[in-house]
Amino acid sequence: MKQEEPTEPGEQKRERSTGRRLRGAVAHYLGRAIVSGAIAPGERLTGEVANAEALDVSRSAYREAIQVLAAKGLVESRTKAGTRVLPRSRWNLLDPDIVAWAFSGEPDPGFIRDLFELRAIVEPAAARLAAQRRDKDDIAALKAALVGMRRHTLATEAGRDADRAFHDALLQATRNDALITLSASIGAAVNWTTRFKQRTKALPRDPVPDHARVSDAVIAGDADAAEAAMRALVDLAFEDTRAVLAEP
Amino acid sequence: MKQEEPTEPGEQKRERSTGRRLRGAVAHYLGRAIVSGAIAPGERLTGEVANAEALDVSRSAYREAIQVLAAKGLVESRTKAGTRVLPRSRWNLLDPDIVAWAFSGEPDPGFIRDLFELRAIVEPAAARLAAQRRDKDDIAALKAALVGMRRHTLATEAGRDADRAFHDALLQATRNDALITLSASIGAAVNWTTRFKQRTKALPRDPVPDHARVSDAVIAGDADAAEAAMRALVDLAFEDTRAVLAEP
DNA sequence: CGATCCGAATTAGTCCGACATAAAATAAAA
DNA sequence: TTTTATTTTATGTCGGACTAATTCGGATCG
Repeated sequence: MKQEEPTEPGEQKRERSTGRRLRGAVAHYLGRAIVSGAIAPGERLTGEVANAEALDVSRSAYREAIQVLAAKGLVESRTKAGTRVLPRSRWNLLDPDIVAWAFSGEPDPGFIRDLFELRAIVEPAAARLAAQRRDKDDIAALKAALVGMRRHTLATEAGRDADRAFHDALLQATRNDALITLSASIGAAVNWTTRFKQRTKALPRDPVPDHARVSDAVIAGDADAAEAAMRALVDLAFEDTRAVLAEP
Repeated sequence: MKQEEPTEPGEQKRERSTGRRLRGAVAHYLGRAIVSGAIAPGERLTGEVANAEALDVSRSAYREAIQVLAAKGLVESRTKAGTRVLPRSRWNLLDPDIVAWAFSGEPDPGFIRDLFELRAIVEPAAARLAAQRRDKDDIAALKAALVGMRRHTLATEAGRDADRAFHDALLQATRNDALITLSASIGAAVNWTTRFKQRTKALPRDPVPDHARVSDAVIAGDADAAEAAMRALVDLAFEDTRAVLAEP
């Protein structure tokens, strides 16, 4: 980012350079624009030189940002043809960054539905595997997370951390890295929707009993019960979210 | 790529530049090295300048390749600290490229197991959804794919295309983009293992009847039957693959 | 009149070399 | 020994030149 006239030394001009490196900020910016639909699939984004100048970054930084988007399947560049947004079917919709970008603005209800549907498929199965494979450490982690959830509510950051810890512990117990990666992406999205729910009104339901049922079944090694309990939990969460989203 | 002494005009020096752009080749090379474990997580790879020179590419191209890897969660760069390989838990294991890299060498049996386990969870559920939501076009696509599978065998490229088309059609009928993306990644891996099976010995089983059962149930709109049929199909495929892998 | 071939224009791809920035390592001070 | 400057070093950013690959349009030929 090139410096403006040095009016005030150390002023607030660094709009999007907070934290992220420069190219990360550009990738974030363009990624949001694409995922949100502001730049439609098939559309061609303006040439490197022009766009880099418009964003006030060097061509190198701009290009590196484009590589990031290309790596996630959002765009494709070809010499002379330019860089165009790929059809949605080629996006890595489960990439954590893409999910984050999708939820950073007005999340698409259809996408939320898809993710919860996927969650409703995956998490109960994960609970089943966890019940079959958990060891002493997993049990301890589950219990600790549950204690944390009892102490705080989902309205606090600590409470959400405990919720995350619970699901992480459960996933860890499945011993399936692919499953862990997948659920991590979905979980990130779910946390976003949780925050939405908070924003609208107080949570109507106490999540602890549901989680306790899952935990008990996993600890007991009862695969069927674990799957059923998790299915109930996910269904309720989906119900809550659907209600909040359909509200306004 | 910098030119050597101009000994022979147009010689064969372009070892890895076939097809892929230069940075793509570098990303492919480094990605394989990381996924295969040749560069272990936590390890720090040599500095940009040195490594770029070693690979005989400019620093820009090398950096763009690194951005691709970083976008997939394989590495993380920090000033002064260098670029280090992230722990496996942070990799986007379901990224199509990562899956491809993982299967381009000696695939890790544990990873194959994880993927098939995930497939066994997702695909039957997908078949269920497809049975509930398919329309006329979906049915036509399924039938066409099945015809293709009957005509050719999985030993031919056309046969594998038909198999892909079948699964694609089924996924399309689920109307769930997240599910489609996920299965596409898994499917790519599965196709790799299929090729492995071919290499070892002739396929012991005719896949058409299994697929036909799934297709019939989906067309009939029988969700339970579709799920069961797909579960049987996936289990058999897993069985075959496991047998082949345990063989040598 | 239509298909084909060829060349010019355009856009991404690559290279280079310099400087900025930030963080780790080290030296200096308390 | 702890804290605080200082140096060092690797990534980050910049800008500008040049290359390579296509697309597009026009000329040529059947």
